[in-house]
Amino acid sequence: MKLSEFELEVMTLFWKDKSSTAPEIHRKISKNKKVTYSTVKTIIDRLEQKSALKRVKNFGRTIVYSPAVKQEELRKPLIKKFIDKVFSGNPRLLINHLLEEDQLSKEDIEYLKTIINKKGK
Amino acid sequence: MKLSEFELEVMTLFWKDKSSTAPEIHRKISKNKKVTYSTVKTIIDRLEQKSALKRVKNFGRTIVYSPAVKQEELRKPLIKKFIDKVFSGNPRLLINHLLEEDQLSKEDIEYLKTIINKKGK
DNA sequence: AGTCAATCTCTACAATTGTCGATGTTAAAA
DNA sequence: TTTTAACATCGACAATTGTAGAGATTGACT
Repeated sequence: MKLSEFELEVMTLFWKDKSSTAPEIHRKISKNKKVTYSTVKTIIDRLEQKSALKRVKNFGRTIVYSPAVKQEELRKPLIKKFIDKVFSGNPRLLINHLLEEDQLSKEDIEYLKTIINKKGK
Repeated sequence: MKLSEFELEVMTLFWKDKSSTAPEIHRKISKNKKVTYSTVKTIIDRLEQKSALKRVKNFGRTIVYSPAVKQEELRKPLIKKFIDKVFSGNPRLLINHLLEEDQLSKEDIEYLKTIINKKGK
């Protein structure tokens, strides 16, 4: 399954909330950028067509959708593709970048230390 | 600067080799997937238009191109966008994924241990 | 010098993507 | 029960993207 940028953004919201409605998603997205309800609904329609979302019930005439695919399902290939494209296929470069470019907070680094040590033995 | 999937793939090859020609890039890409020379050249033309590549000289009538932007310039925003879209903005999840899903080799993990410890203190 | 194979240039086109308006429909408010 | 505000449906459109063929040009070989 191939999702566009915007489609993925919308799916992320659905994954977070388990299920939601078009108006609700529109409200959330509107906080960051200005798009009309129509635009958001179109994306949701396309996600339904791609079988990434399914209708689960209605509140009145408002449709409630849920993810029909798991976030994890899509992640793995996306990570690989990302590393291939942006880091020439070398995950080490990604890690380096995360550590060097202050993308990680102190807590993230502590966390990383913990799991890396558990992992290593 | 916004590059498409394919454009980024081509740029990656140019970054790796510092400079190259359309036929050469075509040969390399052909190893993985079947695309015509025309297609590859079109992508290169578009990269030139976007000022991501520049012509540096000619071998006979074959044009030699070089990157006009640095890979690092494009990475940072891409990483952020990637984490936002695929990991709901939480870099920890990415790290987790890298460690859990066997995306990293033993050596990668050793390497990571080294730098993480240097980093922490 | 003439031919040819490689390369460039130009043009095209379908699919995807982001974007939205117009129009239908109905739950809920008056 | 009539009105109306929310939602849904449908269709549209321009920009981007992946894809490639046609035709021009030229370096290299005979």
